[in-house]
Amino acid sequence: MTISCRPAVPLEDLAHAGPDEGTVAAIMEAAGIIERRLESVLEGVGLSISKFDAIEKLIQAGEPLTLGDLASELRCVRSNVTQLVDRLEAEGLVKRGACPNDRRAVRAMVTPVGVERHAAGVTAIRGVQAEIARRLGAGDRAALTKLLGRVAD
Amino acid sequence: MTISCRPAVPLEDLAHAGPDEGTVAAIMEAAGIIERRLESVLEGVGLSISKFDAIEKLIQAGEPLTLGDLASELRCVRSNVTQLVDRLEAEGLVKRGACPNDRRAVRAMVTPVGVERHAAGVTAIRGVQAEIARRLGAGDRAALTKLLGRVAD
DNA sequence: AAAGATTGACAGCTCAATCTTT
DNA sequence: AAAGATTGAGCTGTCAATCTTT
Repeated sequence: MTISCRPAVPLEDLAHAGPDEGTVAAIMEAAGIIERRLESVLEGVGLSISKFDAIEKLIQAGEPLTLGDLASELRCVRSNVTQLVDRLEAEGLVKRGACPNDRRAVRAMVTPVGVERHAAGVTAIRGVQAEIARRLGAGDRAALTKLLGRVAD
Repeated sequence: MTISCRPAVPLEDLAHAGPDEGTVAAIMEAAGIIERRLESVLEGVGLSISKFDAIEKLIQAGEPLTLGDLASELRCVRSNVTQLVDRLEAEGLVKRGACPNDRRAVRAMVTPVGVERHAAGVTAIRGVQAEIARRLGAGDRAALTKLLGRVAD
């Protein structure tokens, strides 16, 4: 699991486009549609994508994570995690605790409520994934994934 | 032209994945890579994606646009455009003016500097598009676009 | 009242500066 | 000094008032 990717928007303007534009536009548009869908279903469960991702990483780790380690997992900056955990803690989904080894560090731990919320999020997300999978056939699904792999670094 | 789509992140966690996850993850990841690339080249020209998009819409319109109309074009909320135009105006890329028909409205107009900056942005973006196009063949480019179309609503 | 824009408050991200502990 | 986290300021977005003009 794990989602991530910010919103998205139009880019329907393929007017006077060379042969290239269409592909980039199509990728961004598809990603935007999926992300809005994910935001929508997660909202129904009381989570944002960012919050889900953070809890997901903590659960995957199986133990409390240092805020710095969590930032690494989320591929974002430490100060971002500080604020994200502020909001998660205010909502009772995560709890800050001291780090036994290093007194500079702070560890984030998922609460039982957080675990529950996460489970609901997983169900919601699987629904979206299944919906996308249904729209593509099983074969096209594989073909699409393969093609997209060539875009990556 | 016109870009748009927010950042993106990992989602490499396809562990214990059903057959579905991979596709959604691949789409989001590809979009993330492209967006970071676009942000990077636009930064080299003194623009953000949001700023480029706004100027792009104004230039496409061929005449000053009401902030409300610009919001519609950008598919965002009016208050967002108010602030975006604040920053664009502070940078001298856009200028606010009165609307002749309706004294409630404010029209945004691109300045000569804004036009220049936009042109540099277009060149930068075409470079990214060409790079992506090169990585895919001409045939795969078409195939990918077609497959992505099935994800859309 | 309803449509223009703006403002204020907040989520989510970044970077630069700071503060504590190593 | 360097690694932990936090804070402050700015960008980009949203929503809920507010204020002016229609």
